[in-house]
Amino acid sequence: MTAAANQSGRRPTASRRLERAGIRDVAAAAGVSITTVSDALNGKGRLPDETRSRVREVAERLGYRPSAAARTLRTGRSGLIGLTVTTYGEEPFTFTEFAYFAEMARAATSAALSRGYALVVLPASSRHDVWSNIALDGTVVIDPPDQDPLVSELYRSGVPVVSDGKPGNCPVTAWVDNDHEAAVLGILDHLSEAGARRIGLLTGTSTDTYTRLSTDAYLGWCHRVGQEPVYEAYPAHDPAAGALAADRLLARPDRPDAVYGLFDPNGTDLLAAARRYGLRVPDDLLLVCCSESDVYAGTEPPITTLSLKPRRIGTTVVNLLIDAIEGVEPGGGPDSGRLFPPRFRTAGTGPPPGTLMPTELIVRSSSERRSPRTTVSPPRPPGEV
Amino acid sequence: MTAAANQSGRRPTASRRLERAGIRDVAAAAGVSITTVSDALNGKGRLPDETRSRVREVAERLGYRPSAAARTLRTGRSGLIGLTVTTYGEEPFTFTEFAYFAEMARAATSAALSRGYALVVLPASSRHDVWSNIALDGTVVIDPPDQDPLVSELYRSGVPVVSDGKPGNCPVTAWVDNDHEAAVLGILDHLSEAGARRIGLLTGTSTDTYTRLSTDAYLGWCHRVGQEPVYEAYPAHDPAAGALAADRLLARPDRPDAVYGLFDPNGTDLLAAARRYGLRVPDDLLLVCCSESDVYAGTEPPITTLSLKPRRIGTTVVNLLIDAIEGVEPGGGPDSGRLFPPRFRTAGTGPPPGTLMPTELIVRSSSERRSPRTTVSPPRPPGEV
DNA sequence: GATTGCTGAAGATACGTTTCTCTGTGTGCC
DNA sequence: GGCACACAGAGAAACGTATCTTCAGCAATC
Repeated sequence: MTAAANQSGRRPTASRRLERAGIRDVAAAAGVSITTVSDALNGKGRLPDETRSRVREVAERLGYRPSAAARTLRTGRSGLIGLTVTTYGEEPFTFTEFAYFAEMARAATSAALSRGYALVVLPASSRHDVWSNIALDGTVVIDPPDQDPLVSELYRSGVPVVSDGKPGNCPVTAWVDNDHEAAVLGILDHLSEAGARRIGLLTGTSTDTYTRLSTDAYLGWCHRVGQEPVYEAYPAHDPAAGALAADRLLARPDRPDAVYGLFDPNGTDLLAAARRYGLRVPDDLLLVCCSESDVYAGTEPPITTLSLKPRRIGTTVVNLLIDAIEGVEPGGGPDSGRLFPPRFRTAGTGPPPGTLMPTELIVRSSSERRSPRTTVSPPRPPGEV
Repeated sequence: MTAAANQSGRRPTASRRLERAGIRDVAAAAGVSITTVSDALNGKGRLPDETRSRVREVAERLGYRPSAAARTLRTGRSGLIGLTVTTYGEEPFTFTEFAYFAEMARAATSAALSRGYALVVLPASSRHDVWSNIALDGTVVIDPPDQDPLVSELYRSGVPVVSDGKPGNCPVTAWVDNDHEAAVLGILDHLSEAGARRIGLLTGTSTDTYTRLSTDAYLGWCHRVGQEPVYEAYPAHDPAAGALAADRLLARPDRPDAVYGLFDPNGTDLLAAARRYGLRVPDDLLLVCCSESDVYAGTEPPITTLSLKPRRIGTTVVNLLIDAIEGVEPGGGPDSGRLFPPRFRTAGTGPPPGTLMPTELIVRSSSERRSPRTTVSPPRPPGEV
């Protein structure tokens, strides 16, 4: 054994045949020190270009890949971001939120990757055995319930947390949400303009922010315009309950002539209920529901939907989170770009910064009354798309 | 400074105020060694229950969370599984595969979590900077192209790789795929039974296994039953091209009276094209397409779809991968449960084990002709209603 | 001629675990 | 009384990197 082979301090075992090349092997092959290899590959230190490129060439030749685990241990950065959503059942995300979540997750994944991070999908169950097994630089939480112990612990242990959905009592680094109040008011106005006289609401029994804000906006609007509220609430995670609630709503003696459903499957359920009661849509009943699914472009009739623009939300949430991780003050103020260590931010300096994002109403025939039915639009000529 | 405080060998700095509690702190607080703490918390070693529970209680009190990075570095296991799919654009997964991918990823995530692993979604781009920054125990690859350099490198470096879709020339640990040949033959038979005389195919130009197997099955069937093949191929990643190809197919002089479309949006496109040419579905044209979307339950008429059962695939793929990671021989043979080190498996002992999974044909009105046809409607020229 | 400053790079330490090896004890057995 | 043996636990060596500190050499300055 040569002195050079031993200078690394590595145990001189002969069983290293199949192992991956480490930084030590690169150093030995290039005739430099470990420090120099690390500096050369990471673009740090003061090295002449010649040394740098030589080391890089040797590393390439040996097929050297730095150990992510070792780097994470040393630097405290894993490049991993958690994405979690409250689960009602055994699935990592709920069926009713599926389209929203899928789109949002897709955008979040893209946004993270483009900044060099990767996304890990995790269950919101507070089982530590899976969470604590993963080194996360930060976490995105979708719709955290009030006083979520998981979020609290993450935040307390210094991991930045950004939530999709305004958090109730959770301390978070930042949050992003739709302007649900404006969205509901916009829909109610839209329905009124289409001729609705009594607008009903299909809402949920849970106390999450989305349900609460939307319902409150509806009640406030009713109060202002002097309409008696007409709504049915059901546990949103139960699809069967949704169909029943839709039926109940249309079976009421004070049956509404327009309905907004807060959850994705409401449109289909309301349509089916309307059919049962012989109500024509939109002639007898105007319909809008909140959904990201394109199913409603193909129903008979097509149903107006409110899109929460999950892609925009996902992108924004991830970028806010990475800003916090990297210690960049996002605001874009005068000292934008200034670095500050996130985990040393003093707690309790007021509420966390929140961002409200607009929604989009996709108007289809279910909410457009052919008002004065003067003409029936003629069948379209073929070839027109 | 007491001797006890220094016995851990830790530098006796006073700046440890805000740091997380480490295993050393637990050991000191419990009055035992680091070894004992590790053993107590991991259920290893030989410790009396009293010691074990005392250590656990102290750890709990200090809010101790083991460092995932350190554990990964030491054990070589991260508990992380990569999930990747070929990207055609900037998105981590393609639009045409969206529903399939979303369902598959959801099932894969569930399956992984239930076995204590978490899933990381990664792009198939061979950019090392993101892949090599993450310690992966294994990877699921969806539809690897022939001789994918990414897959090759992963496999070479000892990371188990299981592919969704039979791999072309990639060395993989195992693979799972649908029985595409059986699926296509089943559809062709189904259409024949519904009265189809000339069945067309809407297929893709790419050379991936799915497209190739399906097309070959179609061609073989045509050859057997003596029908002249009628098909149009287009680049599957381009939605606009799909609509054009659907149009081309129905504009042919030898227009088919039934069509199977290999890709998700084909159903909608074919329906639109049929409408343009004044073809009634299913009376003049029988329609089936491969899709996971429930849109086709609501179209007019509802369209028969072939489901690849992505959930089943996702679950199977992940379980196979974790079996390989943990060194469990899956087959359930006589020595099932026997351990073998996966990365020492000799290469070249024949093709990797593959699993074929059945598909499901969801029959809707678009492929059910209401009555035995007595008259044959003559082909109409385009534009005529 | 001594001090300073810069360059290029090596040495050593720490990150926080897991695990292999080893050491004292009491205890049963011949 | 001596031996082996199971028990409870301690010590210390990795795992592979990043980085802080040091150091030799050399040129320029005072």
